[in-house]
Amino acid sequence: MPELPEVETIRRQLLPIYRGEIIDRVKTQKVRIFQNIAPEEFAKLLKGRKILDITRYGKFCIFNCGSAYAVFHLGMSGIFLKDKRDSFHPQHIHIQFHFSTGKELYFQDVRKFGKVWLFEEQPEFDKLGIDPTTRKFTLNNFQKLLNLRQMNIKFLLMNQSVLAGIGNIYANEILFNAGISPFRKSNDLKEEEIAGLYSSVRLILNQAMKKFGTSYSAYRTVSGEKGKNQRFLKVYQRTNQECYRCSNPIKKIVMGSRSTFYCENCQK
DNA sequence: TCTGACCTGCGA
DNA sequence: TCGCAGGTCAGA
Repeated sequence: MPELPEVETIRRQLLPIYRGEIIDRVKTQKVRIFQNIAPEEFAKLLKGRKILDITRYGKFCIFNCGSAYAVFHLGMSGIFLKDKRDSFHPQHIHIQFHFSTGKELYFQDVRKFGKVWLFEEQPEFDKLGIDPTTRKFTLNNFQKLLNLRQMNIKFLLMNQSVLAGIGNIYANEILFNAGISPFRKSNDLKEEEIAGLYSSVRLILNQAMKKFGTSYSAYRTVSGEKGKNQRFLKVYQRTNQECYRCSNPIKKIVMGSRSTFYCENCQK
């Protein structure tokens, strides 16, 4: 559920609170979210380190602690909470950070689809595609990505090795905004359609970041509050409701075991 | 390229 | 009680 706008919202909130903080103690649970390190080792290696920066690539959030980089993927239900107030569920807290100033930070993940790594060097993310918020995301590069593949356009938008950061909610919204059917093939799009799709990717993601992300289920900001973008969705979870453009009912089908929402009339 | 498994809470 | 939500990955 947390896609690029949600992870970026979390990063923007974490940074001013925790940059410069020294990790006094880390408490971990033995859960399968730890990928390349045992939970107790993760805690041991981060103890005493200072958080120098918090960055993001695609859906990954990276805590730069000098020669230790803690990388988080929030999966479906992973969130960071700065205190035990709103949305805090103690049984689903897998990592607790205690800082020397008394601040705390909790990583909570109800469904345990989240993933955590610890690296000595800054990770390269070379298996990931272009993050649409970076300078590499140009119309020219986007055009090349589409032309190289004969792939269903919705799957392409969600394919992290092509574009890093888009998930099911925003893929649906982007295609509606661009007026492109989710059934089209990527290398079948006309030049003007690609240009429209490119603008839609930028527009939809930027709008969602301004609204602090979409809270459909578990996603919460660092303060435990819901995002506000769910009020502005045009097709996602609007089955049989009127299309905002043409009043036809929004359709829902399952593609690749994922729900796809679209307007048959507006998306060609 | 597609499907199922992972995982838990929620709603029908 | 069961289906659904969906990000990722392994396996067919």
